[in-house]
Amino acid sequence: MKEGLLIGELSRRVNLPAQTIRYYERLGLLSPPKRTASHYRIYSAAEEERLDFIQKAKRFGLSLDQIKRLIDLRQDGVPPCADLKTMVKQHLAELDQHIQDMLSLRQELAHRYEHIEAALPDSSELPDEAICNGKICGFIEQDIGDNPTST
Amino acid sequence: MKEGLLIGELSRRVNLPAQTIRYYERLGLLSPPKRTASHYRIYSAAEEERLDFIQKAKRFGLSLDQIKRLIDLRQDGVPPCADLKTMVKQHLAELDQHIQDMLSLRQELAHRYEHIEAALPDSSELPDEAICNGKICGFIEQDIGDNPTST
DNA sequence: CTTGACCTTGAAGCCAGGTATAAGGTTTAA
DNA sequence: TTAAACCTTATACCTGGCTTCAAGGTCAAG
Repeated sequence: MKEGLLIGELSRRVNLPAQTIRYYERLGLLSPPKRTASHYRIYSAAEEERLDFIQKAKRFGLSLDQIKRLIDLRQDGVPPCADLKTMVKQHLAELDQHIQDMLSLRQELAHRYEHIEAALPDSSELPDEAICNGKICGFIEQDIGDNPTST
Repeated sequence: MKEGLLIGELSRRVNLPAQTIRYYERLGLLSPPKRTASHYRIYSAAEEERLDFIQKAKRFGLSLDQIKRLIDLRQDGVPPCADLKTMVKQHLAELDQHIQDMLSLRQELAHRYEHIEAALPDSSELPDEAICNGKICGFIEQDIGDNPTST
């Protein structure tokens, strides 16, 4: 009797829905597994490790596509560590950029919020027309001078 | 002769593709405009202002759905400033959470990057099997103790 | 022999905010 | 009169990473 896991059992072990495992297989992240006579997928420890690898790689912020590239390299006998390094470095740079963008958006939004807060301290109180100024909402229509997002 | 813009002209003025303007109309962000005898949309200054409003509201980080809510309120005669205040406050909180998440991800990723950098200073140099350790990539498989993402 | 828990496939749906394509009607200038 | 440059509609497609659905085959227990 072959020792091997059916997809449901593997699913429980790696804590991923069986559908997701099949999806990864379709994407080429897992090789097509052996099958029983009735076409059930049979998995071994190797596939479990592979799925652990994928989950850990996701924690690096890598996309499934990037992860596939690492796996494919390894499949070809090339240790993918150097590529991983490049990917992580690039991802780090993107992350930094992203964080900068969010910080400056936050800055602007906080500024705008203070502006609203100053004119309308009590949320339950409706603003008068002087504030709304006949527009949909004066707070949005009126520009607050400093606009760092010039792009 | 009616003074009014065709969609292409409006598109140029507000710097949005005509498709997007129609899309916004479908979403209910713009009321169905008047039409020429040949069913061309005719716009007036009001619609141009509305589109400006939408673009500015997007700069507050509001979703099209939220923007629609503001517009609908206003349509019903309710000044939406108080709701805007609530939305902005909520958005600010989400943004802060998001930034925190990114910062801790960045932290972890930078840590992992240093780890790779230490073992593999030169990207062009392939790691030996001691580092790869028979796995796809040792850097990913091996856990680095501090894992702040416990969720 | 039937019920229920497993497994199979392929296709469609979801999120948001659009973008693109197809197939056609209108207007205007040369 | 015909070609360019507009406009119309409906429908499908895009991103990423799944999730859900439909319709059916397999297997062990009772």
